[in-house]
Amino acid sequence: MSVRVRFAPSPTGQVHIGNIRAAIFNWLFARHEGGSFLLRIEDTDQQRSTPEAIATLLEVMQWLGLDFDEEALYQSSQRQKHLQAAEKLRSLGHVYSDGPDAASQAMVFRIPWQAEELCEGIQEQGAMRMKIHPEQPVQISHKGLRFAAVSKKGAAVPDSACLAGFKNLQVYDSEGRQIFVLQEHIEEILRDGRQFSLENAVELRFTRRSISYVDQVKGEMSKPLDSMRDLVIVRGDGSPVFHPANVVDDISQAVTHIIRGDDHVENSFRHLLLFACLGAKPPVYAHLPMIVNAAGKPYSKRDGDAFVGEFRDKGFLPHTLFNYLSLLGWSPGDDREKMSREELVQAFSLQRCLHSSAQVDIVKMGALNALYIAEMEPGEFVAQCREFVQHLPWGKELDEDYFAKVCAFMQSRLKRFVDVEQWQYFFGEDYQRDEKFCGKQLSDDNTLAALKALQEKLAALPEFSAANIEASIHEASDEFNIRRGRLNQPIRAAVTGIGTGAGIYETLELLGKEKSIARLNLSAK
RNA sequence: GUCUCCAUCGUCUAGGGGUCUAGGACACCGGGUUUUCAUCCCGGCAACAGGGGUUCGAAUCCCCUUGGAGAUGCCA
Repeated sequence: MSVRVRFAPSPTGQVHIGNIRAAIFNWLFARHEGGSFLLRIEDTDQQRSTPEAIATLLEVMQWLGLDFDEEALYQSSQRQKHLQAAEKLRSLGHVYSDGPDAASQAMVFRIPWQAEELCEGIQEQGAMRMKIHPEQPVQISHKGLRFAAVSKKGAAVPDSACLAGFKNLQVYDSEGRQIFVLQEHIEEILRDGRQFSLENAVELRFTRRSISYVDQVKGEMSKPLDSMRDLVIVRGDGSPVFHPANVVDDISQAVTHIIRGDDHVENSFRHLLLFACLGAKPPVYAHLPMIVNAAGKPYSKRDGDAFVGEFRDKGFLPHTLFNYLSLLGWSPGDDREKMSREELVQAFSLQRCLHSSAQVDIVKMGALNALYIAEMEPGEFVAQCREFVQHLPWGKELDEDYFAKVCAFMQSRLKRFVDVEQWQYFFGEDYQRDEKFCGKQLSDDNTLAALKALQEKLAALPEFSAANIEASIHEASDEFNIRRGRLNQPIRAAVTGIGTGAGIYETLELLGKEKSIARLNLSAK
């Protein structure tokens, strides 16, 4: 059977960086395997899932080149299926009702008592003895166990777990007497809803069962059933929750591999049970490590740089983001970093994904971006710069030829398109100056005198060309006993106000005689 | 608290018992590219979290400790 993976975001208006990373890995895997990459829009939250939010999502995917196969599935359209699945589970005896009052009863999926008969990957782990606190009676019913665990300090901490976690349960009291044997009552508990409340219980003895599966990136994963709880699948108001919706849609879309963030591992254990109880073959799971921000913390909305749109607005190229993100938590195994889409597809494998979380380094991403910017077609580069300059006060009306020349000078020096704002000195007198840099460069009297002399030489130039400008600068340097080249940064400070830019001779030529001289004058005073 | 997972330079990573005095990249610091900015090139700084095992031999396997993350919702 061919591979089918899906990207299943909730459209919330912004596309989270962690989500899109998962999308990229799914896409890479699908393309590598020659399978299908499906899109499922989990739009059941009607508050946030606006048409605008969905449009943003689709636009971001297109921007990144994440083309999907088949038609996008809108989860809200599947509601009846989700409910039908819940009813099916009820008819098979896997569901009970629970809730504060008769009017709002939720449907709760009971982790099946006969787990090993229904679901692959259930194993007995041997005998367990669990100390519990006698302060609270142990309550046993078809809804599971309620008891008080004992904290390190000896205090009672209320806990609960699913019934299926306690195969062969025997409860002992403080005198060491066996006061309850689950095997003797399991029928009446499950069938008749009988409940037990046991006082003075201090120990639970049972056979631990665990559920396990082989994760394609993390390897063998396992969780004891006694650490799991039954889960609500339909709310008291009749709406299905995430779990059945997700599983049912994965069955509908015949998804073979689920590649998602680490934060879903616990859900996967539960979902495995749901797949099994619905009679479906479970998919293969792969959990990706999370990506974290520069502070090493998980990305949250308020950190900034949490959304794809922010990277685009800063002037990162789509392929930079694609390439960089694909290298977070994965590597091709050799020294390649700058990789084309084709190379990434070719090299990708889940087995080479890492197990630990990765921190985004915006500086390194900038370096990668610079590489991609440097190899852009000049025309395309100019157009892109034009777009970013458009929003700036000085960027509305520009001489196109002049702008193109500036672009040509600056292409190899640009890391992000937002940085075009630093080109302001080419277009007017109202530019930002790096005072610290300028102060340092323009403090020496001899240097200032040389700049003054340079003005006259430049003014006398018949042709204001880079070559002539260079010659004049050399003359001025020689006259004032300044090593050739040492005058360049002071000139740059006077004329551009910042320490980095294009070649200074070319910059002056482009700026023109009048402006160049005027700026030297201003600073030389 | 409990459960699950994770741990190599500041960061992203290579590394599947010997070829590791641990390689690459970004950042940083020097130097070079007929004396500037950038590119490019060369060089430098810098890591196996700690402790026990297993083994002739451990960054690699096991255990413990510590640290981190996630989960413990009628959120998704």
